[in-house]
Amino acid sequence: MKRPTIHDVAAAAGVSRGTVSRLLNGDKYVSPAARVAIERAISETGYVVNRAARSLVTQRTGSVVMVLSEPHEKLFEDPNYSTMIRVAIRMLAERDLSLVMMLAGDEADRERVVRYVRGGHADGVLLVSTHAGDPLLDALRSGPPAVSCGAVIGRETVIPYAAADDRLGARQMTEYFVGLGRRRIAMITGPMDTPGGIQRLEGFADVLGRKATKRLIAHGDWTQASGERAMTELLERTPDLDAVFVASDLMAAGALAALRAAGRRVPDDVAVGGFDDSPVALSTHPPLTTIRQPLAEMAQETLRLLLALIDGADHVDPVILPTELVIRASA
Amino acid sequence: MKRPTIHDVAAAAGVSRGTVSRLLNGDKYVSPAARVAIERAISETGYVVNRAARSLVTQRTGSVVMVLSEPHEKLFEDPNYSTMIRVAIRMLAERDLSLVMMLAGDEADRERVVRYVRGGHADGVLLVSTHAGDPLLDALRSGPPAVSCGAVIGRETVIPYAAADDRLGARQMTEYFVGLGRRRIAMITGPMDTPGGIQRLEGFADVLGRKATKRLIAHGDWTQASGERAMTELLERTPDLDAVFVASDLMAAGALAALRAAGRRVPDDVAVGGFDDSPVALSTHPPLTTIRQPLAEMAQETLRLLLALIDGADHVDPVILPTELVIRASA
DNA sequence: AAAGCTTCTGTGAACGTGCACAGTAATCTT
DNA sequence: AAGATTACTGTGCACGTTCACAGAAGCTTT
Repeated sequence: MKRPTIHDVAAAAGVSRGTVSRLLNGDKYVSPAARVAIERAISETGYVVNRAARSLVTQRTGSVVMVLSEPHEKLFEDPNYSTMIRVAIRMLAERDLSLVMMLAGDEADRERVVRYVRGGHADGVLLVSTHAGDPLLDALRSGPPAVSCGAVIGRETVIPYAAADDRLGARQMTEYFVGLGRRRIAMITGPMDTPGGIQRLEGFADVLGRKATKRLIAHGDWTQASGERAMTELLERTPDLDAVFVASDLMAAGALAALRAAGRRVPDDVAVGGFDDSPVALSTHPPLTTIRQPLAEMAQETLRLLLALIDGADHVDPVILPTELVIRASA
Repeated sequence: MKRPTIHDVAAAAGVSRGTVSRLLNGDKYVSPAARVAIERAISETGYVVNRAARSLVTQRTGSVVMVLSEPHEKLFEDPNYSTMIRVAIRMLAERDLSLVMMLAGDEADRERVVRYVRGGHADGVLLVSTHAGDPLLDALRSGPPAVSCGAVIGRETVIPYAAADDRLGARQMTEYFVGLGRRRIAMITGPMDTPGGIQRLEGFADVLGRKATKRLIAHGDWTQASGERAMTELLERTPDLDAVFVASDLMAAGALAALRAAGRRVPDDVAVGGFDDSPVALSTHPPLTTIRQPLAEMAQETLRLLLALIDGADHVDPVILPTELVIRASA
């Protein structure tokens, strides 16, 4: 049994294709009589427009592609993705756009994404956790509009984005430690080729100035294991530290394990602060004091930017959203 | 500047559209000379096939839709989704299929999904965490093939699926408790309208038989908060329990908090076992003894089933994969 | 009464592809 | 040598939609 076409609807309603098409596309010139006849015909026949046929003539696809740039192994360790996906689906659905997911973990993936996008298969591109200098950025320069959730600045390409104010968040946590009277405050950063890695360290340094010496800083790669490693390293290097700001909750969970292994009490001996306010912050012991990123708003703003560009805006400004200190038991 | 079409490629290679089309679609009748000429023309022009045009004639869309049936709030609390999404993207990409994401949290969403699928916009449907009796199941009966990750049995509709052997997993944990010499073993189940909720309780009862009394069983809804609540309830009801099997790690994390609040030591006073082996199992204190589900294989098998059906198989058998006991510090 | 709007409708072409079919040349079989 | 098979190529049509255009009918203005 064939699917009904616009012809069938037109025949059932006693009008022509054109009129049905006008109704479907919100054109104003449709008489009330035709309108009700067509609407009845649509529901009777169970007609659904054929997107392929529409695409062919409109040169639009009705879909947006979300590109996840994380290497495969650690994909989705981060709960940000979940929020992003959920918000994207919702906001796109309102505009009758669908969300296509692609990976860009290795070179072959990236090539596939470029082919897909340049092939005109998407009306917009949603970048997530793209690293600075990712070759994808240049490749995507021409083509449909692209935005990023989280800051991203390529070589020459600047992509509009919505992000949390990482630097502010780091300042908030560091100032909180200072206010608690902690004297030797260390930090575990993220990778220094990510905005979060760089800017959270900047905020830390903003507050501590010259006191933020190299001995107090260790680097991780966002994973729990790397947090544990970095904490062990810091304890060896600076045994008398009394606070540590960890650039992500997951790494902070690792740091807590290392502190426990070393026999330090948290927060009595060492205050620990995380970043993200991810679910894991609640299941550590003690629960983590952390910096909340407005994940949902970041996702919403990112989509707002993209939709504006799709609608033809020729320029949009990046959006930077404030973070918030969440005090729990670890500091 | 217009995108090159198959005409342009044909002209550049000095052959006809038909020959280019044959090469593109893997038809064997293409001469070596034509082959190289066309391949060069393709890379020179940067040609990418127009999927909309192809869809129009083949009646295939080149995409598979993944339907997430979780209510919005708690969407993605569960790390299963991440694995599923990642595996799906990978395996579909190999076949040049793309992954479209949709939500089916409320009635409006569900209607949208049905319209989308019945409208012929997907070659296959990937159901995730669909509840028994979901109206979506009946609506999807006709149309492209659908499979589920995790068991799902509707009223009349039976959908092929790949799932972990929940019942076996529950038996493994319960037997482990018995082997440890625990005498009063309680359980916190998941919602009783989900396969995981039902089957994990069945496995528990398989081992304990008549000893699995109502007093030893409490129900949660997979959330951490519900685990805490259920544990508190159990402690009031049966203060002398010495072990508890919790049907998910996240709920187990909640249970641990309740036990700590009640002053019980884990595992000395009460042994705790989780289910899932999710990341949270590592960040609890003590780390959780749990049941590992072969998430990646489940996802792979689910996709294998779907691809087989898309390729025309008229029947596939469900796949049930064994679970594994992972011993850590909580029991 | 003619001309000009406004509101609405139908029609033909075009979008880019795959497929059935017809056709050609070369090779193999009898 | 004639026919049959194999290997390859080109052409016309169909897929279902939107859009530009032409035109009809009713109303208002000149």
